[in-house]
Amino acid sequence: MNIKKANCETCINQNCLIKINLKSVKSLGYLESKRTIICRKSQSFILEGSPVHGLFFIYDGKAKVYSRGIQGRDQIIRFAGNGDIVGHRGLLTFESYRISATAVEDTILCHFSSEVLLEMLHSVANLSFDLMKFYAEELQRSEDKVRKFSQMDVRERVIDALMYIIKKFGTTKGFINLKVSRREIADFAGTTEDQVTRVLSKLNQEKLIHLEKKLIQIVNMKMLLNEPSS
DNA sequence: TCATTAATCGCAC
DNA sequence: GTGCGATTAATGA
Repeated sequence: MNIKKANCETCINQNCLIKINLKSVKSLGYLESKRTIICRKSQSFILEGSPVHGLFFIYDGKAKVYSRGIQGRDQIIRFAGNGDIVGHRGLLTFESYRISATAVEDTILCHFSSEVLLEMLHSVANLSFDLMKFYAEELQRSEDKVRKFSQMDVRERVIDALMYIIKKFGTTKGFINLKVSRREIADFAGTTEDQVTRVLSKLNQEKLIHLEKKLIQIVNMKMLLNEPSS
């Protein structure tokens, strides 16, 4: 983790909107305005309620985006990995952030101020289009989530949460590439850590997954996929 | 090593 | 099936 400035030229995140539009962004000189921020594990880089100050891209690492709920329960909105955008909701409203974002492992972030980013959107049409597409996808996911919360039971929501994390971060030898706590799964699936513990140990008994320390190994993906009606 | 936090279990409702 | 407290395991300062 000895990178002074995240370099877009050598960046391997092909899904990053800046990387995709690098030619235009670079030729207009916007890369000069990019800042690199290093965020250690469990440090927050966006605080709910603080004024919007720009947009983040994950260069290398993982983060969770969540909002404070009632009784100290958080609602995890999404996880973000390499190339993902964080803080986009605040961009066009210019109010304060409605979410917090915290690194779940040591993370390198690229940051653009709102002013610079809005200028970029005005001058690089493709970037605007890509961002619009991204907003649409997020809205779709958000709508799906509402449906899932009302129609799925706890077990299904926990499995769905695992599937989401796997889709986002993948697996290594079956192990999910994210050290996620029961609490975090609960906050994502809208339940309690007790429930998550119960569901996971049940799945463990049923040999659909394998629990090793804090890591979760998927044993029978086929059976898992058969369950939630997503 | 000690202190704090997370995970699990048992029990009550 | 769900929530709470106690016990145990794991983490990090």
